[in-house]
Amino acid sequence: MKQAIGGKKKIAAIKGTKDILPPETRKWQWVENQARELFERYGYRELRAPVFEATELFERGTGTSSDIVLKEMYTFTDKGGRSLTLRPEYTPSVVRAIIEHRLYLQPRPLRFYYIGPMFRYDKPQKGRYRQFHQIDIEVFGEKDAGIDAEIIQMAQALLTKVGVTDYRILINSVGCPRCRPPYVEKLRQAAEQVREALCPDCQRRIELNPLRLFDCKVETCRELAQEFPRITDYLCSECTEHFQQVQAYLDVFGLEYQLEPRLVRGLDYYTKTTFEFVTSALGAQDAILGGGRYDEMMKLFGGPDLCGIGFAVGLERLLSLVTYQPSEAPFIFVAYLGEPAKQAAMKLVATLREVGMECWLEYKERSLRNQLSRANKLGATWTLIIGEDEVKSGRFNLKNMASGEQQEYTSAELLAYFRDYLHSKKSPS
RNA sequence: GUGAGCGUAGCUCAACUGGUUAGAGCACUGGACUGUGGAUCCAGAGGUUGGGGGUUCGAGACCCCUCGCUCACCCCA
Repeated sequence: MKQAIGGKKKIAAIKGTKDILPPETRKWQWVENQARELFERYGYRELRAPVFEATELFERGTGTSSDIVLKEMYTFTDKGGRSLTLRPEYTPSVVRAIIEHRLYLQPRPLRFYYIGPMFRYDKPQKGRYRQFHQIDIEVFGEKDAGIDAEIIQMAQALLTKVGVTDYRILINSVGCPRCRPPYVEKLRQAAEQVREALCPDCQRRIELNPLRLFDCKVETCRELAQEFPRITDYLCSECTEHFQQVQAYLDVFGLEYQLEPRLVRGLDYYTKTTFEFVTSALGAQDAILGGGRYDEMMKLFGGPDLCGIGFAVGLERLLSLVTYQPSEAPFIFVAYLGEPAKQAAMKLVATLREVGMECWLEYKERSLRNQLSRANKLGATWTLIIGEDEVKSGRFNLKNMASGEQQEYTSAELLAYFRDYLHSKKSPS
């Protein structure tokens, strides 16, 4: 009724989603390629899972007490009456795929990576979107602390590769099903003692998630939290030993890191090692990369007793720290005059493209001056000029737009020239 | 979900304290200029001032609602 009167309704991208436009897409492609190249070197292979899954997968995997499942999932019913959810994170999908395809029968450890969109119904702000992108890596079947250190080292190598230096590495251990529950109870009791002095948020945390008590920003809470028991003092011997080994191996790599007992992370399934890379350049959403170990998840889904560890990089957050802007490939603008020249141009352009050159040909009739002006504006590296004379003689003028120099070539010579050019670009020296 | 700030052309911004037909720069298109680009000049196109309602003789401006954006809380990548 309302919109019928006004006519056109504006259709815009959904809240919290974004179009990624050229030339910004170049930067995305570049970072994604850097990641793929790096991960492959560590033996990781891409595993692509669907963007939506049965809702139950995340309820069981991510955990029903996590905020993600509690209030951030894009859940809908399809026409067959199934409850489906756009994935809010990737790990449960990988676990599902491993079990479904019996991938655990392959030689271990299994190493996978994936780059793609995730969905969370959150209120958007800087560095936080409803559709966002993650680079995700997972390792299954390696319980040695060496792998914990290795993936942190790999994460650091990725940041270095894309030129990001402003970050700190935080690590912690959240224990296992044996030692964490008793600790949480201790923590709860300690907090209960000073309940009245804590802020309302923290008072709620005592019941909801005591581990988050350490995360409060209120000064008095922070001071009180100093006196609370720390998980690292309550880890069982296995977890303690693992945590110490992780640190020792990180030292082997020469990595600098901070122990951060407050680092609990929001997913229910973490065990032992958790870590985060944080930056000071992003405002409130300062985590660019986060991960940890989840040794119980595979069992939870009825799979084998196979431990897991992994991390996710927030691409939007990472990209906002990447300053490198890849340059566009050099290309040829083809200018022609008259119908016979147009046809010769179309034919020549097809062959040049086959050789591997980027060529632009426009079909609107313009003067040569006008075409050169456009070539200049569009940033052409060369302009190839084809007029009546050139069609007759079979020799074309190739103009270098930077120097203004111009030289004649036959079409065979042109192809040879650009073949050489492409070859020399691929293997410089 | 809670709170704050902001919405004028594709972009960056004007428009006095509420007063005529909402302007400029950049960008875009065309022309001067039909065989040689970058400059200059001229012209054109582009807006329901996010949307709806109200106050007023009169609203881009004031009030209410709504939508969107931004930032923060919460949480996380």
